[in-house]
Parts: sequence; C-alpha cells; structure tokens
Amino acid sequence: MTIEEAIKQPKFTNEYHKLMVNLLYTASWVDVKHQQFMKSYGITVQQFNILRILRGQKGNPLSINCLIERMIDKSSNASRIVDKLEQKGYVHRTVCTNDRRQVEVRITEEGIAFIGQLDEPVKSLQQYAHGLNEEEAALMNNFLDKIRNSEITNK
Amino acid sequence: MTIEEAIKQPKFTNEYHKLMVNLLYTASWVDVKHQQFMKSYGITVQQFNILRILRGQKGNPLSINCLIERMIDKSSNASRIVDKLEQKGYVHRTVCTNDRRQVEVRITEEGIAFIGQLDEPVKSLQQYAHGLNEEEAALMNNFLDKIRNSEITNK
DNA sequence: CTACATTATATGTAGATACATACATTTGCC
DNA sequence: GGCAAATGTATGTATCTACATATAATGTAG
Repeated sequence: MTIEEAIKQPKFTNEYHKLMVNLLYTASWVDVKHQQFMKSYGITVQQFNILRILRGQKGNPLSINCLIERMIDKSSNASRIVDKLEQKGYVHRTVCTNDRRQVEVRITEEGIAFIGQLDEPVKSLQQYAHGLNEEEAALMNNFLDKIRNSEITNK
Repeated sequence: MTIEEAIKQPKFTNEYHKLMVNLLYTASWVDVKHQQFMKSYGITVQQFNILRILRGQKGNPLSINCLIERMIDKSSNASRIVDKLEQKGYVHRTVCTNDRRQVEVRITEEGIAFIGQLDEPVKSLQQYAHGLNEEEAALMNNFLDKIRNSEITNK
C-alpha cells in the first residue's frame, strides 16, 4: 500500500510534503506494532526500552536523567515509568551516596530474566526493516539523520 | 547529530536495528516540532489534520469513519477530536439523512479562516524534509512504503 | 415482519502523557 | 559558613489515549 492509499489522499503538494506525512505515518504504524507486541507481554514500549537500556549497563546503575538521555522518546516522566518497573520487581532504586539528589536505577535478576525471554520474539519486530536491503537501510539511516540536522540550516 | 549521539548508544546490532530506532526517534522528533507549532496556535496536531482534511473537501462533508481513514495516526477517538473542533466553532456536525447512523462533519467559515492563517507558517515545518534533495526525498518515500509492506512477506 | 448481526458513533474508564510546580540536595559565590 | 542559583527527581493536574461497552440505525436471513 502506498502512503496515498493508506491515508486516501490522491496527491501531495510535493515530494517533501509527502515525505513528512509518510515519515509520521510509517513511524506511527511501526510504533503500533511495537505497542501490540509489548502489550502481549504485559509491558509498555517505554518500559521495555528502559529495561533494555539498564540491561546494557551490565549491572551498573543509571540515574533517571541518564535514562531520559538514552530514551527514544525523551519522556518528561521517566520517573513514573521507573515506578511501574519497580512495582513489577524488574528494577530497583537506591539513592546515590555521592549525590543524594540522584537515584541509581538498576535492573534486577527478575528484570534480566523477563527481558531475556523477549530477545528472540523481539527480533521479529526488526523484520519490518527487511523490506530494504542493507545498503538501502544504511542510506535511509543517513537520510533520517539529515532530516533532523536540517533544522539549523533552514530556520 | 547522529542517531548514536542522540540516544547515546554507541552501536547497534545491525543497520536494520538502527533503522527501526532511527525511524521512531526521528518521527517523534518531527512530531514534537509539529506539536509545539500547533500549540502556539491553540490547536493540537490531530485537530489540525482533521481541519485540513475537511477543508480539502471543498464544502462536502465527511463522516467520522471517513475522517479516521484519512488520518495520519488513525485515532480511536476521532469523535472526541471533532468535539473539540466543534466547541471552537471550526466544524459543524449534522446527522446524515440517508443513513442516520452517520454524522456529516463540515468545516465552518471560521474554520476555513483559522486554518488559512496557518498556511504560510506551516510551510516552515516541511522545511525539515529539505535536508534531502528531491530525488532523495522520493527515494525515502519509496523506502518508507517498502517498510510498511514488508509485513506480509516477512511473517 | 421479526430477530439477529452489522455498522456508525458516542461514552465510561483506567492508564499514560505533558507541563508546571514542589522538594531536596548540591554548587558556587560572597 | 551562609545564601541564591542550579540540579535531579517526584508529584499534582488537566488532558489525551486505548479499549471496552453502550446506543442507535441499518441490513439481512428466514
């Protein structure tokens, strides 16, 4: 299905207009797929991303601020997402002794076990990118970076 | 800024993994820009999109279902978005006489005047796509369509 | 025509979100 | 040390969202 069909709009003013719409539409489409997948495991996409970031730390903790820096959608309430993960027993909070304003968030054994069980099925989500070959994927990564960086030059 | 820098992740497992993350991150980035812009005019992105769809109808009404079909992010509560627009006086609802289940949503004169005043400033949002030349934009549109269509073949 | 399924929209509800603000702690300056 | 600014996190609030359900109108099988 082309983007024109997907949103029943026969034509766009130009290729750039179409690109903005297509980008937002496709990302929303991918996001919904991720949401549905995560929901079937009783977790949200944001919770999953934070768990994965923490696992990548190999036992080292991260503060809430560091988590925000690494999140795909920089949420203003990472604090409450961590709340949920803590309720589920997947992460653990401790006050940082060096700087008592900071909170050290660490993944628990349960968290590691839980996310580990998702590793295989999660790969299927990446398959969405496989409509492209590796060269095309690399090119598109390049384009996406360019879009974000065009801000300064254009305004 | 590369996607690696943007989310402080030094490397991805492969170009496809990176693409999924980059797509979600960049779309969220663009979306936030749109949100901020629309907010400065007292409207949400979703409300704006519906208004623009209705204006494109040249006076012909659209049902709620038709609106959903044309929305970029197919919302489950288009009904309530139309509520907000009606409260602002930008659209008008009437029951369809042929099928009394349907609601005919029409843009009002006030709605046309309101959205008309946004035409020029909205163009600046499209500028985000101008980090690419027209050929690259077309190629990327092609890639985005491919990503959505890879679903069937891959699962 | 009646009964039941389907369609179109609206609404109730729990949870998530953005934004502003609060609170505690640390930093830097005098 | 004392005090204002800055920082890191949490929380209050209104709004938004997804999902389930309600309501009403239409279609259809018998």
